[in-house]
Amino acid sequence: MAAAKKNPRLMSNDALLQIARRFAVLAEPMRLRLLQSLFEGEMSVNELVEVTGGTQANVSRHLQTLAHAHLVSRRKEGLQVFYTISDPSIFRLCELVCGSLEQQLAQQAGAFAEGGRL
Amino acid sequence: MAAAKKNPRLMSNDALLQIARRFAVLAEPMRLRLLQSLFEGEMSVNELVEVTGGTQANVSRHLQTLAHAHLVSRRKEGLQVFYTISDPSIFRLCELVCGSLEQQLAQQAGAFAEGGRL
DNA sequence: AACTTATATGAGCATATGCTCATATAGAGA
DNA sequence: TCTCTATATGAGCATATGCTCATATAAGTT
Repeated sequence: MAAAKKNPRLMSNDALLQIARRFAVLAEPMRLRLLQSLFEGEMSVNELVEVTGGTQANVSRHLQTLAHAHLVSRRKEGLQVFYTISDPSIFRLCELVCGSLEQQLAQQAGAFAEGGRL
Repeated sequence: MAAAKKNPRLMSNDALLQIARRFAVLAEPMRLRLLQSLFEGEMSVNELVEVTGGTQANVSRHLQTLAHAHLVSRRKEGLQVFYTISDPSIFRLCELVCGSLEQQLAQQAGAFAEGGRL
Protein backbone atom coordinates (compact mmCIF):
# COMPACT_ATOMS: atom_id res chain seq x y z
CA MET A 1 0.00 0.00 0.00
CA ALA A 2 1.62 3.17 -1.19
CA ALA A 3 -0.47 5.67 0.76
CA ALA A 4 -3.01 5.70 3.56
CA LYS A 5 -6.48 5.23 2.16
CA LYS A 6 -9.39 6.03 4.41
CA ASN A 7 -7.61 6.68 7.63
CA PRO A 8 -7.14 10.40 8.34
CA ARG A 9 -3.51 9.57 9.08
CA LEU A 10 -1.25 11.41 6.66
CA MET A 11 1.97 10.40 4.99
CA SER A 12 5.20 11.24 6.75
CA ASN A 13 6.85 14.57 6.07
CA ASP A 14 9.78 12.72 4.63
CA ALA A 15 7.69 10.79 2.15
CA LEU A 16 5.93 13.95 1.01
CA LEU A 17 9.26 15.67 0.62
CA GLN A 18 10.54 12.92 -1.63
CA ILE A 19 7.44 13.02 -3.78
CA ALA A 20 7.68 16.79 -3.99
CA ARG A 21 11.29 16.53 -5.06
CA ARG A 22 10.38 14.13 -7.82
CA PHE A 23 7.78 16.55 -9.13
CA ALA A 24 10.25 19.42 -8.84
CA VAL A 25 12.67 17.62 -11.13
CA LEU A 26 9.93 17.53 -13.75
CA ALA A 27 8.98 21.16 -13.23
CA GLU A 28 11.47 22.60 -15.70
CA PRO A 29 10.85 23.13 -19.41
CA MET A 30 14.43 22.36 -20.38
CA ARG A 31 14.45 19.12 -18.44
CA LEU A 32 11.16 18.13 -20.00
CA ARG A 33 12.61 18.89 -23.40
CA LEU A 34 15.61 16.72 -22.65
CA LEU A 35 13.37 13.88 -21.53
CA GLN A 36 11.22 14.29 -24.59
CA SER A 37 14.30 14.09 -26.80
CA LEU A 38 15.39 10.95 -24.99
CA PHE A 39 11.99 9.38 -25.61
CA GLU A 40 13.39 8.47 -29.03
CA GLY A 41 16.36 6.69 -27.50
CA GLU A 42 19.84 7.16 -26.17
CA MET A 43 21.63 10.42 -27.03
CA SER A 44 24.96 12.05 -26.27
CA VAL A 45 25.25 15.36 -24.47
CA ASN A 46 26.32 17.11 -27.64
CA GLU A 47 23.37 15.75 -29.56
CA LEU A 48 21.08 16.96 -26.82
CA VAL A 49 22.71 20.37 -26.93
CA GLU A 50 22.04 20.60 -30.65
CA VAL A 51 18.50 19.29 -30.50
CA THR A 52 17.40 21.44 -27.58
CA GLY A 53 19.31 24.58 -28.55
CA GLY A 54 20.58 25.00 -24.99
CA THR A 55 24.13 25.78 -23.93
CA GLN A 56 26.47 22.91 -23.12
CA ALA A 57 26.82 23.94 -19.50
CA ASN A 58 23.12 24.18 -18.93
CA VAL A 59 22.26 20.92 -20.65
CA SER A 60 24.94 19.14 -18.67
CA ARG A 61 23.62 20.52 -15.40
CA HIS A 62 20.06 19.50 -16.13
CA LEU A 63 21.22 16.03 -17.10
CA GLN A 64 22.94 15.75 -13.73
CA THR A 65 19.71 16.69 -12.04
CA LEU A 66 17.80 14.07 -13.99
CA ALA A 67 20.47 11.49 -13.25
CA HIS A 68 20.48 12.20 -9.54
CA ALA A 69 16.73 11.62 -9.55
CA HIS A 70 17.35 8.29 -11.29
CA LEU A 71 15.22 9.35 -14.22
CA VAL A 72 18.04 8.93 -16.73
CA SER A 73 21.21 6.84 -16.70
CA ARG A 74 24.72 7.60 -17.97
CA ARG A 75 26.91 5.50 -20.20
CA LYS A 76 30.38 6.71 -21.04
CA GLU A 77 31.94 5.74 -24.34
CA GLY A 78 35.23 7.35 -25.22
CA LEU A 79 34.87 11.08 -25.03
CA GLN A 80 31.12 11.03 -25.14
CA VAL A 81 28.52 10.38 -22.50
CA PHE A 82 25.22 8.88 -23.53
CA TYR A 83 22.04 9.34 -21.56
CA THR A 84 18.93 7.18 -21.59
CA ILE A 85 15.62 7.27 -19.82
CA SER A 86 15.83 4.77 -16.99
CA ASP A 87 12.46 5.28 -15.33
CA PRO A 88 9.61 4.27 -17.63
CA SER A 89 7.02 5.80 -15.33
CA ILE A 90 7.92 9.13 -16.91
CA PHE A 91 6.05 8.28 -20.08
CA ARG A 92 2.78 7.74 -18.27
CA LEU A 93 3.41 10.71 -16.03
CA CYS A 94 3.73 13.05 -18.99
CA GLU A 95 0.77 11.45 -20.73
CA LEU A 96 -1.35 12.02 -17.66
CA VAL A 97 -0.39 15.66 -17.32
CA CYS A 98 -0.79 16.32 -21.01
CA GLY A 99 -4.19 14.67 -20.98
CA SER A 100 -5.33 16.68 -18.00
CA LEU A 101 -4.14 19.95 -19.53
CA GLU A 102 -5.78 19.14 -22.86
CA GLN A 103 -9.04 18.48 -21.09
CA GLN A 104 -8.84 21.78 -19.22
CA LEU A 105 -8.15 23.64 -22.46
CA ALA A 106 -11.02 21.85 -24.16
CA GLN A 107 -13.34 22.93 -21.36
CA GLN A 108 -12.16 26.51 -21.65
CA ALA A 109 -12.60 26.38 -25.41
CA GLY A 110 -16.08 25.00 -24.89
CA ALA A 111 -16.93 27.84 -22.55
CA PHE A 112 -15.76 30.33 -25.16
CA ALA A 113 -17.81 28.64 -27.85
CA GLU A 114 -20.92 28.73 -25.71
CA GLY A 115 -20.35 32.35 -24.87
CA GLY A 116 -19.96 33.16 -28.53
CA ARG A 117 -23.34 31.63 -29.27
CA LEU A 118 -25.39 34.53 -27.99
CA MET B 1 -1.88 12.38 -29.90
CA ALA B 2 -0.58 14.35 -27.01
CA ALA B 3 3.08 14.47 -28.02
CA ALA B 4 5.15 13.86 -31.12
CA LYS B 5 6.19 10.24 -31.35
CA LYS B 6 8.97 9.37 -33.74
CA ASN B 7 9.47 12.68 -35.45
CA PRO B 8 12.39 14.64 -34.03
CA ARG B 9 10.04 17.59 -33.88
CA LEU B 10 9.66 18.73 -30.28
CA MET B 11 6.71 20.18 -28.42
CA SER B 12 6.35 23.94 -28.42
CA ASN B 13 8.03 25.94 -25.71
CA ASP B 14 4.64 27.03 -24.58
CA ALA B 15 3.35 23.50 -24.15
CA LEU B 16 6.42 22.47 -22.21
CA LEU B 17 6.05 25.51 -20.00
CA GLN B 18 2.49 24.60 -19.15
CA ILE B 19 3.44 21.03 -18.31
CA ALA B 20 6.33 22.27 -16.19
CA ARG B 21 3.99 24.61 -14.35
CA ARG B 22 1.64 21.75 -13.58
CA PHE B 23 4.48 19.73 -12.12
CA ALA B 24 5.69 22.76 -10.17
CA VAL B 25 2.32 23.04 -8.45
CA LEU B 26 2.78 19.49 -7.21
CA ALA B 27 6.38 20.09 -6.13
CA GLU B 28 5.54 21.32 -2.64
CA PRO B 29 5.13 19.14 0.44
CA MET B 30 2.43 21.32 1.97
CA ARG B 31 0.39 21.32 -1.24
CA LEU B 32 0.74 17.56 -1.47
CA ARG B 33 -0.42 17.27 2.11
CA LEU B 34 -3.44 19.43 1.34
CA LEU B 35 -4.29 17.30 -1.67
CA GLN B 36 -3.86 14.16 0.35
CA SER B 37 -6.22 15.51 2.99
CA LEU B 38 -8.73 16.34 0.30
CA PHE B 39 -8.54 12.78 -1.01
CA GLU B 40 -11.02 11.96 1.72
CA GLY B 41 -13.46 14.57 0.52
CA GLU B 42 -14.40 18.23 0.73
CA MET B 43 -12.88 20.24 3.58
CA SER B 44 -12.98 23.83 4.82
CA VAL B 45 -9.88 25.96 5.13
CA ASN B 46 -9.98 25.78 8.88
CA GLU B 47 -10.22 22.02 8.86
CA LEU B 48 -7.25 21.88 6.53
CA VAL B 49 -5.32 24.19 8.81
CA GLU B 50 -5.96 21.86 11.74
CA VAL B 51 -5.22 18.66 9.86
CA THR B 52 -2.02 19.87 8.24
CA GLY B 53 -0.74 21.89 11.15
CA GLY B 54 0.09 24.83 8.90
CA THR B 55 -0.71 28.48 9.53
CA GLN B 56 -3.94 29.90 8.18
CA ALA B 57 -2.14 32.30 5.87
CA ASN B 58 0.05 29.65 4.39
CA VAL B 59 -2.70 27.11 3.88
CA SER B 60 -4.86 29.72 2.21
CA ARG B 61 -2.06 30.70 -0.15
CA HIS B 62 -1.37 27.14 -1.18
CA LEU B 63 -5.04 26.54 -1.76
CA GLN B 64 -5.07 29.53 -4.08
CA THR B 65 -2.19 28.03 -6.00
CA LEU B 66 -3.99 24.70 -6.32
CA ALA B 67 -7.19 26.44 -7.37
CA HIS B 68 -5.45 28.51 -10.05
CA ALA B 69 -4.07 25.29 -11.46
CA HIS B 70 -7.62 23.92 -11.51
CA LEU B 71 -6.61 21.04 -9.27
CA VAL B 72 -9.13 21.97 -6.59
CA SER B 73 -12.37 23.94 -6.67
CA ARG B 74 -13.89 26.38 -4.19
CA ARG B 75 -17.38 26.41 -2.76
CA LYS B 76 -18.38 29.18 -0.42
CA GLU B 77 -20.96 28.54 2.28
CA GLY B 78 -21.56 31.26 4.78
CA LEU B 79 -18.30 32.21 6.38
CA GLN B 80 -16.53 29.08 5.31
CA VAL B 81 -14.93 28.10 2.03
CA PHE B 82 -14.83 24.44 1.11
CA TYR B 83 -12.28 22.97 -1.23
CA THR B 84 -12.50 19.75 -3.24
CA ILE B 85 -10.24 17.96 -5.66
CA SER B 86 -11.49 18.78 -9.12
CA ASP B 87 -8.90 17.02 -11.27
CA PRO B 88 -9.04 13.25 -10.78
CA SER B 89 -5.80 12.75 -12.68
CA ILE B 90 -4.00 13.71 -9.47
CA PHE B 91 -4.78 10.38 -7.88
CA ARG B 92 -3.04 8.43 -10.64
CA LEU B 93 -0.22 10.96 -10.78
CA CYS B 94 0.59 10.47 -7.12
CA GLU B 95 0.23 6.71 -7.42
CA LEU B 96 2.69 6.67 -10.29
CA VAL B 97 5.28 8.74 -8.47
CA CYS B 98 4.88 6.78 -5.27
CA GLY B 99 5.25 3.53 -7.17
CA SER B 100 8.36 4.72 -8.94
CA LEU B 101 9.95 5.91 -5.70
CA GLU B 102 9.10 2.67 -3.95
CA GLN B 103 10.72 0.72 -6.72
CA GLN B 104 13.86 2.83 -6.51
CA LEU B 105 14.03 2.31 -2.76
CA ALA B 106 13.48 -1.41 -3.19
CA GLN B 107 16.38 -1.54 -5.64
CA GLN B 108 18.62 0.34 -3.24
CA ALA B 109 17.56 -1.97 -0.42
CA GLY B 110 18.33 -4.92 -2.66
CA ALA B 111 21.78 -3.58 -3.40
CA PHE B 112 22.40 -3.22 0.32
CA ALA B 113 21.22 -6.75 0.97
CA GLU B 114 23.50 -8.13 -1.72
CA GLY B 115 26.41 -6.16 -0.41
CA GLY B 116 25.76 -7.46 3.07
CA ARG B 117 26.01 -11.01 1.82
CA LEU B 118 29.79 -11.09 1.57
C1' DA C 1 54.10 15.54 -23.77
C1' DA C 2 51.11 18.83 -26.33
C1' DC C 3 46.74 19.55 -28.38
C1' DT C 4 41.87 18.78 -29.23
C1' DT C 5 37.26 17.37 -28.16
C1' DA C 6 33.47 16.18 -24.90
C1' DT C 7 31.62 16.79 -20.53
C1' DA C 8 31.34 18.55 -15.81
C1' DT C 9 31.54 22.11 -12.36
C1' DG C 10 32.71 26.43 -9.35
C1' DA C 11 31.28 31.29 -8.90
C1' DG C 12 28.18 34.80 -9.18
C1' DC C 13 23.98 37.10 -10.62
C1' DA C 14 18.97 37.36 -11.29
C1' DT C 15 14.63 35.59 -10.40
C1' DA C 16 11.17 32.82 -8.23
C1' DT C 17 9.06 30.82 -4.28
C1' DG C 18 7.68 29.89 0.40
C1' DC C 19 6.96 31.61 5.00
C1' DT C 20 5.35 34.92 8.45
C1' DC C 21 3.21 39.09 10.32
C1' DA C 22 -0.13 42.23 9.93
C1' DT C 23 -4.13 43.71 7.81
C1' DA C 24 -8.08 43.57 4.60
C1' DT C 25 -12.44 41.60 3.13
C1' DA C 26 -16.73 39.24 3.75
C1' DG C 27 -20.44 37.26 5.98
C1' DA C 28 -23.17 36.11 10.33
C1' DG C 29 -25.24 37.61 14.54
C1' DA C 30 -26.43 40.85 18.50
C1' DT D 1 -23.90 49.55 13.42
C1' DC D 2 -20.59 46.91 16.12
C1' DT D 3 -18.45 42.64 16.75
C1' DC D 4 -16.87 38.13 15.88
C1' DT D 5 -15.33 34.51 12.81
C1' DA D 6 -13.41 32.67 8.45
C1' DT D 7 -10.64 33.52 4.64
C1' DA D 8 -7.62 36.18 1.62
C1' DT D 9 -3.75 39.16 0.63
C1' DG D 10 0.12 42.89 0.75
C1' DA D 11 4.92 43.46 2.36
C1' DG D 12 9.21 41.85 3.34
C1' DC D 13 12.68 38.44 4.32
C1' DA D 14 15.18 34.10 3.46
C1' DT D 15 16.17 30.49 0.50
C1' DA D 16 16.30 27.91 -3.70
C1' DT D 17 16.90 27.55 -8.57
C1' DG D 18 18.29 28.48 -13.25
C1' DC D 19 21.48 30.71 -16.31
C1' DT D 20 26.06 32.12 -17.97
C1' DC D 21 31.10 32.57 -18.06
C1' DA D 22 35.16 30.62 -17.24
C1' DT D 23 37.67 26.75 -16.03
C1' DA D 24 38.47 21.92 -14.69
C1' DT D 25 38.57 17.08 -15.82
C1' DA D 26 38.98 13.22 -18.85
C1' DA D 27 39.87 10.78 -22.92
C1' DG D 28 41.44 10.41 -27.64
C1' DT D 29 45.10 11.97 -31.29
C1' DT D 30 49.57 13.35 -33.07
